[in-house]
Amino acid sequence: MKELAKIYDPSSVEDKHYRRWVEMDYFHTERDPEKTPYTIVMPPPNITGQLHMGHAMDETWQDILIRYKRMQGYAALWVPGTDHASIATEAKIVAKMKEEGLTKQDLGREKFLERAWDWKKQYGGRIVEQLKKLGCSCDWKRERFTMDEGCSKAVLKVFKRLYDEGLIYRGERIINWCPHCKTSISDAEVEYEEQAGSFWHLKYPVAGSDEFVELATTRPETMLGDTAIAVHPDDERYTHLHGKSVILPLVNREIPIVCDSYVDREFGTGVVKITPAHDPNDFEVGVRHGLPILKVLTDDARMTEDCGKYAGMDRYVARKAIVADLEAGGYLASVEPHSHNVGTCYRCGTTVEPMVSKQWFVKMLPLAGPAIEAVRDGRVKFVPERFDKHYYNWMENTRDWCISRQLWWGHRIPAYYCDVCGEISVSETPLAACPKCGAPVRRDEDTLDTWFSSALWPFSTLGWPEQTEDLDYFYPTSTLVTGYDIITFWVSRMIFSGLTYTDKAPFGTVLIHGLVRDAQGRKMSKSLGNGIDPLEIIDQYGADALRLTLVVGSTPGNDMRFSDEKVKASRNFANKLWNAARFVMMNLPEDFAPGAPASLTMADKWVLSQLNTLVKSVTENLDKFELGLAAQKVQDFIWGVYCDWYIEIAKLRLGSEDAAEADSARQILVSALKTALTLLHPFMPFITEEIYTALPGASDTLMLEKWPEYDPEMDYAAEQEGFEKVMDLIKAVRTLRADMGVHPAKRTTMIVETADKAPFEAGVAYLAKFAFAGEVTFTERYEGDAKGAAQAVTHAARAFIPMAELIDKEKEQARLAKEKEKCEKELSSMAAKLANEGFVSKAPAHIVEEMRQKHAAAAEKLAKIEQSLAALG
RNA sequence: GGACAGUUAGCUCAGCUGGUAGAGCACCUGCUUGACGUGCAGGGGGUCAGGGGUUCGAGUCCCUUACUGUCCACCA
Repeated sequence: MKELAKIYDPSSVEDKHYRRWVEMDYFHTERDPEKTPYTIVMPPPNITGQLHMGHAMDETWQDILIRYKRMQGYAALWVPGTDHASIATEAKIVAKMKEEGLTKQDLGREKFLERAWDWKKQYGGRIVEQLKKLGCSCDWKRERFTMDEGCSKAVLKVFKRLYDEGLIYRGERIINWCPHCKTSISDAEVEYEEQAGSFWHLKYPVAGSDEFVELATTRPETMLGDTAIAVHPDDERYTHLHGKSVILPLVNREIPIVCDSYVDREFGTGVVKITPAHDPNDFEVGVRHGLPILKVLTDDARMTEDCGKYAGMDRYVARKAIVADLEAGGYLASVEPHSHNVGTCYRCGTTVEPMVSKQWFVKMLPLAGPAIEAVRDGRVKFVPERFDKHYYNWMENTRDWCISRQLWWGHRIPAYYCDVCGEISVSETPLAACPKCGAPVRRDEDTLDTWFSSALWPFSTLGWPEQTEDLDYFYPTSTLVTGYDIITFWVSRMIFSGLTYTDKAPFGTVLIHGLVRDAQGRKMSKSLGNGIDPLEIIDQYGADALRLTLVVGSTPGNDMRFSDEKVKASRNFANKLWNAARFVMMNLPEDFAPGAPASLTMADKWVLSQLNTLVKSVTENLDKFELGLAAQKVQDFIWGVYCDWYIEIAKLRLGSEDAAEADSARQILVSALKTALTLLHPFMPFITEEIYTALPGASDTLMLEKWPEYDPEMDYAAEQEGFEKVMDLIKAVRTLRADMGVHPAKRTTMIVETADKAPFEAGVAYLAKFAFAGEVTFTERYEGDAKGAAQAVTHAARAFIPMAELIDKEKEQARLAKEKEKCEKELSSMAAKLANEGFVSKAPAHIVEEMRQKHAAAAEKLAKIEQSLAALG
């Protein structure tokens, strides 16, 4: 027989099993065409070279579901991804190359991509190793990279199709430009932060008069790009200016005064300078009024060549210079402090500059409609439900999606320009010549937004656009598990992509978990330095402990605080389980053969009933995605029922001289442990695997063991009730002894007064062991001297413990009086309920019946206490 | 400005469709009880943020107020 090490050492247990699982290739599950497969979509973690706590959360929740479904016999697939192209990734690759003294420009595009690939494979591979360490059962033989050939094919096909249908277009729009990363970023990638700034009130002279118009700005340097000023058409203060123009100070350009209802009359002076090239709203105004677009900022946020003396100045330097010049020229009316929201790049924190630029866009309106519909009609369900509002809100207000990025690391846009005839061609295969005029073409330099390819993940990883077997069998997928922070970036885009390209919603359920925060409730972030490395936690406490921590006490959609203490508690539980298992195995003979127990005692039936109920409720919880509750219940059973009570009770029979008795105890110890381990396995895969496979008669792996099912035959209501009566009495006696300061080892005689002797007689050995009873006798009516006996009272029985020398009469009276008060309180509230006409007539029958029973039990207990008090005199 | 959460024991949080409040940690008292001190037994501690409503009955449903947080939008 195998043995468990004396000391539970998570790292050696976990190391052993993750290596074994990899070798054994368990994750190519059988496909049963009759059975619906269960597929989980896994978010592609970024290349960071290491797993962070957010991933650990994602992956743990996903893995729990995958393992659970596999055990239920589903073919469950989980395709891991390792990275996608992103600004962050490219920045990391560039930084990495910088260590070698290289820049991407030195290398050139092709060499750069080669390097990046090598690096990515190396680190992507490392992520997979780390996931395994966490116990994730992903099908790592299927590692896919979004940038690989298969996915590229999907991206090209999608781009081509959207372009042909007119859903992708190239155009001038205001985009968010990060002068540091030198790329456009999408609206979703901009983070706004409150910054203290100034409000400069400027005076523009009206052409052909000596009047001035006052307006305010937070970005005075953009005034060089003003091509109009605007007032509200109904603003009577400015009616006389309609059709006139102003002279732009410093540059002396005459620009029109236009009327546009976009202007808020209440705000500032009611006059707005219009800079179409550098403000989204101004751009719109410009389009409406046919204004010229004048760019005054370069890609690295310096003033352009057109800016005369300011050309080449950094935007902030220019701001100072321009303000100074305006003041000198008498165009500055006043300056007031003003705090406003400034957009910053989510990656580098640089203030982004809205800039007009030629970019590729996806028209969202035609795509959003069906995607909203899919959630409305329930084809896609969010868990918890409230997140659908978040989704609708975004989907309904979304603007066209800027998909081009000025990066190298990504899917290059398959658009080709002919400089001769001006034709733009989009092609899935490389194009050398213009299909229209035959002249050489050049390919667009830009790459696609990372989410463009990530949005195809659910089907591109299964082989789409080829009609593969995988795609046929596993698509659409069942569940997506992710944090709420990514609903807009990824979830919504997967939904409309799935609907558009495959005509199917890519998944049925979106399970949203919260974010992991630090012990103070702050978001884990690099700049704060409060990020906790999951691998360090694993080293310290084990992957099982970390996994359990990430589910227990958390509820879908709500954030959780991460602290060492919690992981420690989980580790303690693992240790407890380990030792319990060790105890069981220590007590098995060499030739132990699992089988049916010869006989079942009251306690056996009690524990089997409990376990049976547990199976039912844990299954229900998991089906409803209540992972935290499920895990909590299994943990409670193992610790509170199996260890604290059942093992202790089994010890009595293990020592029995009757071989059949001892064997029965062993059988139940082993079988109950096996079931409990099975239920716990999705949450703590390593320790359960180690223990399970060490048990006699166990199969090769617990991972593919059948998930237990509720069995009505195993419901032993009567024995359960009987045993609970005994437990109650034991607890009452323990409390009594503790209160009276009796040394735990001291045995006492005990007289049990009860109307229902059977369970107490059956459990007399338990009374002896756990209530430290010496000689136990039963009676229906205690006739002895109550004054010399301490009394433990439950609704079913009274235990008299004659300990004349220990009894302090007053103390005993006080104790009983206190108990009486408590009991009376309970009783009266229950009595009030039962006396309530409304309750009795309107509440469901079983609730009323329950209440009656509880009331009767409390009444019995109270009567007993009163007797005891009376006897004490 | 809009939306959504949260407010339950000293701390961190559970509490499913309404049926007399739970866990872990911390605290107090005992215990070297032959698996486990990463443990065992016992204990104290909560008007479930305030107010109102629906109901026989509300931590749970509705309204409202306050505070905290998150997301979205954004006026130069």
